Amino acid sequence: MRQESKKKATIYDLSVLSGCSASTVSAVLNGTWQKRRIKESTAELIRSLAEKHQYTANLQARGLRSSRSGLVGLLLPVHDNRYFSSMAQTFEAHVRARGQCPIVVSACRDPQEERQTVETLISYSIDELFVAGATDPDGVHAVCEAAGLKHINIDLPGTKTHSVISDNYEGGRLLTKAIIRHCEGDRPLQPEDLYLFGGRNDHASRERIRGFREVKRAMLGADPDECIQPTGYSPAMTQKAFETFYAREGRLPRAFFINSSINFEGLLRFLGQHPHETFADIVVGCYDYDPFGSFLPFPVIMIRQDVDGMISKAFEIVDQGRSPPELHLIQPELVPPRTALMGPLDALKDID
Amino acid sequence: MRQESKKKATIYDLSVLSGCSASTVSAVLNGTWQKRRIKESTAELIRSLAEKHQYTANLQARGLRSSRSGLVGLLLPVHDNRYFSSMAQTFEAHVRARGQCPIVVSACRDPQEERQTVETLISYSIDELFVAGATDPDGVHAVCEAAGLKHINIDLPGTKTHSVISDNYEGGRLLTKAIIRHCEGDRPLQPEDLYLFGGRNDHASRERIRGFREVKRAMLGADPDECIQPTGYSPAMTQKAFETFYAREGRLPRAFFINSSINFEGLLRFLGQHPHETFADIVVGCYDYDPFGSFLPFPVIMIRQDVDGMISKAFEIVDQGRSPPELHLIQPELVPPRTALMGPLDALKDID
DNA sequence: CTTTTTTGCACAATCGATGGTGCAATTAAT
DNA sequence: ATTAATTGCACCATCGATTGTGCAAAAAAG
Repeated sequence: MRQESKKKATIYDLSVLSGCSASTVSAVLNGTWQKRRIKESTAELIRSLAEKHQYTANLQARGLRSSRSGLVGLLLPVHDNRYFSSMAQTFEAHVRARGQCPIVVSACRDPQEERQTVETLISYSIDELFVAGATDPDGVHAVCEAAGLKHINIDLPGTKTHSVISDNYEGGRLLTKAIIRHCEGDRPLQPEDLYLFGGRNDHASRERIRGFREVKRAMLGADPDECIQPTGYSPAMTQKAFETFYAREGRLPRAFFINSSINFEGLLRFLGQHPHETFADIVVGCYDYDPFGSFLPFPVIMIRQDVDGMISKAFEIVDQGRSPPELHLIQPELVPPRTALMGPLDALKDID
Repeated sequence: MRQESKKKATIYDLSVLSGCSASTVSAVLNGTWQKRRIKESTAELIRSLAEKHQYTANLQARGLRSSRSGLVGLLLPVHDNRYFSSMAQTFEAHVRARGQCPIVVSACRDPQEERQTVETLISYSIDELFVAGATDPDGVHAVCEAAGLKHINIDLPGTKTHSVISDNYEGGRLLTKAIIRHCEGDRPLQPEDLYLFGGRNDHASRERIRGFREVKRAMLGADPDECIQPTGYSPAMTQKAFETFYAREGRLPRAFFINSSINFEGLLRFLGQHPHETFADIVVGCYDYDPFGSFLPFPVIMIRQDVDGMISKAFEIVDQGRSPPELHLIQPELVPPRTALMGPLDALKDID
């Protein structure tokens, strides 16, 4: 009777079964049947057959014909990080809510990989692309542009299309102020007591550093260059920077600003190699939020970027269609030490 | 001259430009040209034209024709978590190495969502599916089976196809022993001093609990039921369990085993509501590894599951083709407190 | 009972690639 | 110089949907 469920049913199968033409079946099943003046009873018949035979449309075929796929892409630098993984989580929810299929890929902060990955996505005719934290957003833009693909930058801005990013300058100021204030109980903080580690020469790092230096100069009176240590985005390099400092000074700086949770992991590696006393009284600010990071044995002030705000804004802009590129700043949030915030997972129901 | 890069070049465009037939172009560009005895010079010509016009194959068309897509799916419960996001990271690297395109989606631990998501992936003719931590692996299996899709379970086993999972029983024993040993310096641990929080009625939780209870009974002499508190996989519920205990006892248990980092976040929320003293001398074991979690102000012993081992094994099995379902256990690793391990991100080069 | 309008649907081209088949031109064998 | 074998490629059906167009039957208008 039923075809062993081996091959999937197609509109042609249903066409035969129902005695209607394939185009009628197609129209009924994709919702355009009213426009095509298909009788309600015919539609009903076809729908029931589709149900019975577990018909599901072949989306590649549909995509080929209509040159749209229903896929929406998110390009991340990396998955393994709370900031980007919560972005993926939020992104998925938004895309699902629009009835499309989210597809999340990472490109390892490699410009070449970024472009190639996007090429691949384009080959699948994805409908829109969200480019998060790209190392070379304009390179990605060129690829998208050539294919007429709607896209938008998140987290790191490009110059060729809209970008929705965290207000890194304000966030940097906010965090720096909070660090300095947190130290006020102790003996006054000297300029060379406050360092910044991590980040590279990207827009986010530059802005954060700008905010950091400005606040530092204003509040501590000076802002020596050697206190800025951009180590790239790798735990290993960051660790090395701490080790170097420690080898020279025999201690860590009293307070420091860490550019991202990935760099923060470099600090952890350092800590793992040294006894507790080494960091008995440091104060750390981290431009990223990680719930576990917030409860470490020294004060950790964090910045949580408004991921949901950024993603929402990005969808808004993408939906509006083309317009001259703008930079949209989303305010981040300061998170005091020992704070466990809710996240995208809290939206999920936990069934049992 | 060049068509404004508006529409992408197709084999037909190249066919006209080269004076060859479309099938020849196709053969040259997909690598089957030798089999078709295309002249080297013809191939060369076509390749150069393809390059010049930036030809890239339309993968939907190819997929439609060949009913394969080059896509390999990973179905996760959630993204926003170090365990699963590192799995995504590792998975991507493996898939890329095979020249396919990874696509990672999450289904929120909802059986219905799981099946539907898989249906969607199938509609795109994905070639293989890795089902990680599914709430209803056998439900997913049925869907895959009906579509003839190769798939494999990871992290949580099903009964209908191969499963590669962490050895939760051994891991549970390992962790429980380590917790108890860690408490040995203090006054002897009583059975009611050691609790377990988190998890639900899934295979992983059951095995871990089994290991926990066995070791506890063996080492502490008893294993009262009330020390087992499966709270589901949500921070909120876990927090509630801690609050309840605390309201009743005025303190936390001396030591406890937390079933996953997600449940651990419930502890963080609890901690955020209470002063430091409340947890001055607790000992925590967590069945998951999170680098930040490892450095909290109380001893945290963690289990790191061998994600790379699991993914590698899974690929091996998928490649072998069908055989009667088996359960493959991968040994997890015990991580002592204050340990920052390397992760998948360390494989990335950090360019600047 | 015509003529017009509306209803309901079938036909066929198309999206871009793949792969089986067949055939002319070239080369080798006899 | 024939015949046989090989080379090199073109032709065409096909994958499963979408969509513009056309036309017969039914209903409404005159």
